[in-house]
Amino acid sequence: MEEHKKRILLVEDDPNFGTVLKDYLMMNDYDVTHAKNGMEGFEKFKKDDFDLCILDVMMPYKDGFTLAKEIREKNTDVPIVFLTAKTMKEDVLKGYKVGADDYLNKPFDSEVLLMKIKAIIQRKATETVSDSKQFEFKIGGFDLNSKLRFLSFNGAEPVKLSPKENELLRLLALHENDLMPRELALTKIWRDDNYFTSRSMDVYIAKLRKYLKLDPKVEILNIHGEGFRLVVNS
Amino acid sequence: MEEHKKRILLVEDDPNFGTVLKDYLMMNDYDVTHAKNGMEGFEKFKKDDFDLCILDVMMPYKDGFTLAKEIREKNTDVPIVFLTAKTMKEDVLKGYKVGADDYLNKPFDSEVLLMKIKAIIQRKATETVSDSKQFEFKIGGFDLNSKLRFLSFNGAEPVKLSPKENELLRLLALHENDLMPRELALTKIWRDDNYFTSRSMDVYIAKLRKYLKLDPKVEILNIHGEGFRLVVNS
DNA sequence: CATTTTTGTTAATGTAAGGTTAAAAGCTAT
DNA sequence: ATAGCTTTTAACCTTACATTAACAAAAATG
Repeated sequence: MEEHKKRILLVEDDPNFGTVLKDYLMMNDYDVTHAKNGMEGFEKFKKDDFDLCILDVMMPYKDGFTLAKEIREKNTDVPIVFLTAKTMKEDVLKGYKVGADDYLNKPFDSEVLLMKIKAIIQRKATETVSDSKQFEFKIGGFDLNSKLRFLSFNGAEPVKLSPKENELLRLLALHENDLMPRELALTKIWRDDNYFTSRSMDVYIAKLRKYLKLDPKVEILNIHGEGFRLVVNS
Repeated sequence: MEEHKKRILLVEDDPNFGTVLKDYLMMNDYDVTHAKNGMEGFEKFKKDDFDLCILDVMMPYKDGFTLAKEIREKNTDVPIVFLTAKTMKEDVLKGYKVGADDYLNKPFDSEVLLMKIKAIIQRKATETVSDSKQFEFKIGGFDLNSKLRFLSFNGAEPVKLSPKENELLRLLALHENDLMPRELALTKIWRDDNYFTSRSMDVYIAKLRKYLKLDPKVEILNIHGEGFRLVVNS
């Protein structure tokens, strides 16, 4: 699991403070883009993918909250941290309404800032794993939503999957292009491994193949005596 | 605004891990009650008011999910966070069914834990204080005011909903386009989960569908064996 | 090549879950 | 107590699902 440098968008109008903060963050191994006002910040945001946005609240022309709202319209996930003057408690509530992840009071301890940044990025990483992404798979032209149990092809009207269809396809997708052993599906889905459950599984493989026929690039291959392989041809 | 220390119920059977976690939380200014198993956890829960419950999923005798259900029958609001082993992905769905607020994978970054706790308690606080959002919903052409139990279509004369109709529709709206698990409605609204309450719920689904028929874009879909989904088609 | 084993596929069956309506039972305020 | 509601229970029907059976085809075995 190699990681790219985390990208931070810093929007701060005070040139002294902004530059110092940028340098400090870069010294700590972040890839920082510094925008000098809300307008510029939004432009830069649209051009790139960031792991975190740090927005000063008080800025001329476009304040941090307004900017945050615009950012949220484009991206509901990216963590946003506000920089705010001490004791501006009204700001805190307002910030949470536009989906702030945290607050930093100016002036702040630079160590604290680093800790928080690390924590926020980390949190987002674990959240996204445990949240929806878990249940959504792309299989060639198909989208499988295994929480809602539906399968759609190229955005068309989705087909509903039965629980077993769903779990089996999900398991195949988790092993895409790789062997998904019969035994695995039987123990995980059927919780029993005998002649009948095995035949039942074959029936479900047939059902899945029927659904997947819409995309000629996608197929379920059998590996005799071993299991199945969901392949997506390019 | 004087605040009391936030109270956390921690239910964790591993004495080492539990003690460490408890101490860590206490160092961070939470008032922590540590229960060593599900039974004890439920006893302590009944005795006190907590701001947050942290439940280990894997425990002997009574697992975290069972405990969560019991807790939900007493209290529909208290935030619940599950502790789960990293690779137990199946658990995630199960947890959401009983109304989990979040997940933490063991082992986890203690900073992350603190952030999440803070965020969850904060979220709950702002929700309960000010937000009209959780009582007013737009559902296609409908407006639901779940405080007044009014449902109106395109600004027309509103229909008065019964308490159960109202709560059920509200719960569906909170999960708009997403799965609203049967179990969640039963534990949150009926506070019991058996054959009859389940049938009762189906009756209410039928009633709601009748109301919602006015707008062909709005429908309640069933996900067999899982729950319902309020969808608004565009 | 003949035979056995595994897999592909379709259809039939039985069961469980959900849809719907109506009657019975509970409430609540008068 | 009773009128007017809400909620539960019951009944009956439809749909969804999983399993099993049956037979065909493919792959392995010897």
